[in-house]
Amino acid sequence: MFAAMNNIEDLHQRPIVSVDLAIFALTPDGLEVLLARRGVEPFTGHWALPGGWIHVDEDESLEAAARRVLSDKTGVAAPYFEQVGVFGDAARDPRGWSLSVTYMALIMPDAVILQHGGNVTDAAWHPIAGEATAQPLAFDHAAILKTAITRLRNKVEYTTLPVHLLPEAFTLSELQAVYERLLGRLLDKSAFRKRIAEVDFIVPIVGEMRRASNRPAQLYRLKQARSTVFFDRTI
Amino acid sequence: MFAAMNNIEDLHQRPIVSVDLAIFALTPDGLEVLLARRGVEPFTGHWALPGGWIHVDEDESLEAAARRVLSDKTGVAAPYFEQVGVFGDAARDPRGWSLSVTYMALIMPDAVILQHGGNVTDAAWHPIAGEATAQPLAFDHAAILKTAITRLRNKVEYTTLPVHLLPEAFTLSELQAVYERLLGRLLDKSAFRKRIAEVDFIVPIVGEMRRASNRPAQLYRLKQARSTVFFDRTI
DNA sequence: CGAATAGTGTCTTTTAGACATTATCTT
DNA sequence: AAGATAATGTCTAAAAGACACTATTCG
Repeated sequence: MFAAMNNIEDLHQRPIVSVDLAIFALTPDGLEVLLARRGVEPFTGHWALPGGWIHVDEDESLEAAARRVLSDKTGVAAPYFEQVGVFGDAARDPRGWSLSVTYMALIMPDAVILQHGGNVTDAAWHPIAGEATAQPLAFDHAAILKTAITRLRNKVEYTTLPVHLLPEAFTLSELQAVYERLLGRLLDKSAFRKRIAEVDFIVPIVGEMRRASNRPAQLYRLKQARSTVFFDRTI
Repeated sequence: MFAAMNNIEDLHQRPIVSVDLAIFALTPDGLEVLLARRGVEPFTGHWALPGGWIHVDEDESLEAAARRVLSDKTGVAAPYFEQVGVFGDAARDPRGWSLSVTYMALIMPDAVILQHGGNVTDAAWHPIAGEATAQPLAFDHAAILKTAITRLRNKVEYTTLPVHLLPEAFTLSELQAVYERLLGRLLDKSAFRKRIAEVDFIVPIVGEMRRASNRPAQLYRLKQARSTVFFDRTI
């Protein structure tokens, strides 16, 4: 039935396609990314973004493939998830013309149980200094990671995305602290709360307070799970 | 050398990968997208985003492949170019698990010489009503186009991207008109010019004016070709 | 009560929006 | 001069930012 079509396609070899993840978490040391140490060629021993092949017979969609990879590597199911882009050229992988479809995930580091095995000999959180990690990365993963970090940092400025680095229940002060750590600058409490109230994406959990040796703080949760809201901007 | 690796990959069939383009232009009738009518199965006779396969032996990179497709279909070389994303799942193409790497291009409609041949029997500009075209599109191209249109419309709000829909030399009134047509609302001249002056991405072409039967208008050009600047926004 | 952080209010400065005015060309 | 659009200025209303103040808990 598709004979006419197939011979057109047969003229051109298909590229290799992998799904790779930039998994971010905020630890006491700052923003960190989860990396896997490669146990096979090429780039054996190098750190790399965790990833895998698309399983044509198993994965429903690209995002499903990415979620499978995330679950395989971290044991975590449903954090914030966003496509960063596709990176592809003739030279990035010595095995041939290849594509990396890259997703970014934000998670709570506590929830993660790191999984080894497969092509990976080791997995660990790596601190991000500026827009990179201390170690050189396999393939073009340093450039991909840089793109993901830039996207993340930009979105902190104009969306509610940082909320996904917090547990389900959080206080406004905790949320402000996340913004401040990602932005690298202090924010005014009053102005911050006005801005958050405006976009109306969180609700107080009535009766639930964060208690310490001072005035207790109201706990909040997201209105819709996994939603990200954009702040106002104009032309 | 890569034996251990290759047998891992061999377990999984590679998906089909195409590069598709959402090519936009602003005509007297409004925002339009360039579509190609398919001459082969599947979806013969349907309109689709112009696209092609990656030529592993010829294309240096994804963007190079996209630029080749653009040049093949329009004869135009270097307009504004941006990756929209990857769309991939098991069901979007009856020939099998497939990926569409989609780019968005902005061009001047005058410069284009539409090319036929190949899998395409016809190519034409189609007006965009809301977030879609009047005709149903092949594959999941309606959803892809919707994503591209949304991206374009959003970027009009907070970037200087609309400048790429104008010729090299343009007046401030012409630039404002492009914004107004894309946004669907009128802007205040004074406020618009303040905003444009702030981001400082265009320069007057000294001595060059647009003449009509009224006061002549200063012509401007981009400071750096193809640059897009973001307006201020804050957390 | 003191220490500590939560939460709100006030004032000032800056910015945005509406609108008016002036400028410069053609016919 | 009339008509048209370019370009800039002015005034007001709204928003942002700095900072102070009040509130509530623990020890």
